[in-house]
Amino acid sequence: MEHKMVSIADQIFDELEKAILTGEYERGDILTEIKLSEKMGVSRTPIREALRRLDQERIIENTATGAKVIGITDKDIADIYDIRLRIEGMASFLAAQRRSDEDLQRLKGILDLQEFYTKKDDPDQIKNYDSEFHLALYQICQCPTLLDTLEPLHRKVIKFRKVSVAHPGRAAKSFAEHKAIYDAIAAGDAINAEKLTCEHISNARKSILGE
Amino acid sequence: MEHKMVSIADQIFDELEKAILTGEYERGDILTEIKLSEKMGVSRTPIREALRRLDQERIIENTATGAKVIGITDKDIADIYDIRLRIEGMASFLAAQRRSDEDLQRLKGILDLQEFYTKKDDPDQIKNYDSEFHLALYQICQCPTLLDTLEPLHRKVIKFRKVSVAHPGRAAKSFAEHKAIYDAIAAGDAINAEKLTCEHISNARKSILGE
DNA sequence: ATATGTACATTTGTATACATATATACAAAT
DNA sequence: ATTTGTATATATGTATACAAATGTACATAT
Repeated sequence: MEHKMVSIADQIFDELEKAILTGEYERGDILTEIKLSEKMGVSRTPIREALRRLDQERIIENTATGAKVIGITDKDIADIYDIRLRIEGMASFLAAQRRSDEDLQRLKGILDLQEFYTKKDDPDQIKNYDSEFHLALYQICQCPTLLDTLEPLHRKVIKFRKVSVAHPGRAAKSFAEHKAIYDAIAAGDAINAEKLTCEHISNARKSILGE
Repeated sequence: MEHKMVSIADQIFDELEKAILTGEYERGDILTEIKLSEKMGVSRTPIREALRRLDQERIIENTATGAKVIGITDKDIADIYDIRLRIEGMASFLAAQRRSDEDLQRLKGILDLQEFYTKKDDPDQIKNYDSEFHLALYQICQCPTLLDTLEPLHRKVIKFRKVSVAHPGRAAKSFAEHKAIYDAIAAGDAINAEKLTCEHISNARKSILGE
C-alpha cells in the first residue's frame, strides 16, 4: 500500500501554475504568501513550498517583498519548441531501443484514447492524451535526466493559454503523427522514431505559434 | 541596495547537493529532516526547503518516511553530456548573435583567469572558471529557458566526484577550445560558435568519462 | 528643491508546536 | 504457517509564532 500522497502544497502548486500560465495573473503582479494563504484557506507553509517550486521554474521570481509573476511569453514557447526539437527525438530513439511489451501496451492504450476523443472532438481530452503520449515516451526512454529536462518544458506548453486555439484539423494530424511514432517504436526502428518525432515537434510548433 | 539574500536554506541546499554528488552520502541512504536539523544546527524549515529542491533535481526522493538518496551515476553524467551535446551549441549560436560588448568583456575576463590558473596548474580555480565560462554563455544567449535547462545539468557535472580526475593536458585543451568559442562569438560567427561548442562538449565528455 | 535619516508597515525567513500518514512489530484468528 | 488487525514509534505535513529584512512615507537638514 503506497498510494502517493497528494499534499496541499502539490495542489496549490498546480493551481497557481495553471493560473499563471493561463494568464489569470499578469506579468508583474505581486503574490504574497499571506494573501494567498487567506484566499486559499491554508497556512503559509504549503503556499510557500508551491512558490518555491514556481520560482525554480522561473514562472515567478521570489523577492524579499513578495513573489513577482513572470509568466510565459510567446518567445518562451518558441524557445521551448526549439529545445524540444533538439532533444525530444533522443527520447524516442532510446524508447525504440528500450521499450518493453508493457510499455507498448501502455502507449497503445493512450493512443487509442487519443483517437477516440479526436473522433469525438473533445478538445480537453484530446489535449490530455496528446500530452500523456509524450510523457509516456519520456518515461519509456529510461533516461531520468531527459525526463526531468523535458517534463517541465512540456508542462508549460500544455498549460499555455493559447494551446486550445490550435488550427482546425491539427488534432487529426497530431494523432496520425503519434501513430507513426508509435509504429516506429513498436518496430524498434530508433532512427525513424527520432526523425518522426522531430517532424512532429516541428509541426506542433507551427500550429501553436500560428505558423 | 538589493543585495540578494543568501538564506540558510540556500546554504543547506548547496551543502547537501555537494555532499551527495561527491559521494559523501550513498545511494539508498535515508536523510531525515529531524536528524539533519540537529546535525546542522538549524530548524527543519530550511532543511525541508533544501530537500524539496534536491527532490526536484532527482538527487533525492522524498517519501513519507524520509528522503532517500538517489545521487548520480556515470550513466547520468553520460546522459547529461548527450543532452548538452544537442542543445549547448544552440546557446553559443544565440550568444554569437546577441552578445553585447559588455558580454564580451565579461567572457574575456573569465577566459583570462582560466588561462592564468591553467598556467599556474590550480585545479580548483581551473574548474571554477571553466564552469563560469559555460554559465556566462547560458546567460548571454538571452534564452531563459535554455539557461534553466542547462544550468542544473552543468551543476551536477561540476560537483560530480570524479570531475577533478581529468586527463592530464585536458586543462590546456579546454582553455584552447574556450578561446576558439570566444573568438567565434566575438566575431559574431554563430554557426562556427555552435560547431566549436559541440566539439568542446564532445571532448569534455570523453575526458570525464575516461574515453 | 534635494538629499538624508528614521519610524513604521509589510513581507519573507526561521523556529516550533501540533496533526496526520507510514512502517514495523506483534498478537490473534484462521 | 499465514493472514489480519492493532498499537506504537517515527517520519513528514501543516499551522502558527516570532525574528529579520525591505520599502515607503515623512520629517528634517542642507
